[in-house]
Amino acid sequence: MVRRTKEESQETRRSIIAAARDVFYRNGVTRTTLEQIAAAAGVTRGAIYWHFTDKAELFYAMRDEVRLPLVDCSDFALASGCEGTQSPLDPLERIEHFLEVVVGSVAKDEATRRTFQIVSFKCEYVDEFARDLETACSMHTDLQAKLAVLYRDAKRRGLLREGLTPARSASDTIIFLSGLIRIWLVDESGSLVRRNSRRLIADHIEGKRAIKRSCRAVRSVVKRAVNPTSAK
Amino acid sequence: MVRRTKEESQETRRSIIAAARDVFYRNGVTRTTLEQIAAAAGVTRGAIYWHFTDKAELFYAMRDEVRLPLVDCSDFALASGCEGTQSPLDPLERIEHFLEVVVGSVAKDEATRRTFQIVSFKCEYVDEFARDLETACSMHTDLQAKLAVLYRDAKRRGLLREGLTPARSASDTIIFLSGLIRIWLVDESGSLVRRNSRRLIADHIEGKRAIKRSCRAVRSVVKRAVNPTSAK
DNA sequence: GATTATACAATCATGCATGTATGTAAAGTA
DNA sequence: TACTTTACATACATGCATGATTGTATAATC
Repeated sequence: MVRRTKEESQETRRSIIAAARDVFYRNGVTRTTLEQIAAAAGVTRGAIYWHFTDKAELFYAMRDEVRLPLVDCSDFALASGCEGTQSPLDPLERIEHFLEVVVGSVAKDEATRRTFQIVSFKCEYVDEFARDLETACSMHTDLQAKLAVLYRDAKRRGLLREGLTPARSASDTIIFLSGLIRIWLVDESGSLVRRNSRRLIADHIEGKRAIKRSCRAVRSVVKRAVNPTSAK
Repeated sequence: MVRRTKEESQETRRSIIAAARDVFYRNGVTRTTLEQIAAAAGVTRGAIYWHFTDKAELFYAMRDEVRLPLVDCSDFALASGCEGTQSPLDPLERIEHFLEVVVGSVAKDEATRRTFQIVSFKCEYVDEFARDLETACSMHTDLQAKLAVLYRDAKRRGLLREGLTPARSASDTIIFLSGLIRIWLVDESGSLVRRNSRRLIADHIEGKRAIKRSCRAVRSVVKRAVNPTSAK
């Protein structure tokens, strides 16, 4: 019952990670013992120490298992348009799509959701983990820059509402995403945001858009009543 | 060096709480030992066990020392207008003022800021602490209801932008506040939001407002070119 | 002024998580 | 077939946080 083949060994490794995610979620990262993870995975602590040097490395492996694919797919969503659609999206629609992709991945995949709940509410960012807060902050800065590019493009096209700057709009979207995911995760009942996340995202983007329907209606009135040039 | 007067005893208690806040921030709640807190407060563990039954009670005392005053003052800001001002604020201005009060209290008071950083990034919500997430969620629901009342009032007065519902606007503001504080806390450099929090708050509220300047300009054109009724 | 309750300090016993060291059976290799 | 390496399991030593107990000097009370 020892010396599995390499494939079986990798399966053991994955089962350890899955067990770690479960126990981390229930007991918190600090309070979980490797013994508990081993028991949940059906192995002994020796197996864990074989695959990972310590609990921190196991934690990072568990987190990156869902984070790396997510940043890839969200970056893709931000850079390109909607995958299945041939019609190119305008910058604001791209941001909206990006937000939906991120929230959707948390909503659909349980491992992703659990991992987010762990890193949000079941983890203490001290000592070596304190660096993670800094990297999270620099990731925010990076994302802010990428969003600002899109908002700047939107402004050039006249899509951005008057009075908004691309930089502040990008910060606001980061704030929105951060808050949305946080409330989404904490609100198990779903009454606050889970059921309306699409509408909330749409509202957020709509609030950035220059021309509202009410204005559009007014404009059409202007167009018809006055002349085409005054409407522009 | 023992048996201080009651006042001195209360001062010892406060110094223990202050020391706990420092050490909780540095080491995280789980990893801090009562010995460390005692050393930081200049007492022994016996003193801590005298004032608090265990670490959990000390933690709650530390948290409530800043949270209870904050919810009081934010509730007041939400219910009434600006304190020093006699001019009544409209519903959206009240919400804006409320957001500024909350963010301002975190920005100004170091104890408040540290406490928020602890409960956000240096605490694991498991076991008995798991209830705190539920209470935080119900506090969100309460706040959402209060904000919805104000947004509903705004809608009655025609201040709310077309296409927005009071309920979703309230959820959006909670999302905004949650995200703003989170980013504010994590971004020590302040480049992302700390320097622009007032503008970001103003933008958030402005995005809820029915009449933009651009629309107003169009409306004035309509008023002058067509007739007063078509502008309404 | 004697007694009692208070506000801690100091010591001790227990349990438990960690890391490491060793054992071992199967798979790979020659 | 001999041996080596892999992939774990088992056992052990260490440290350390907790909680309880005991000690004690002072304030409060009478």
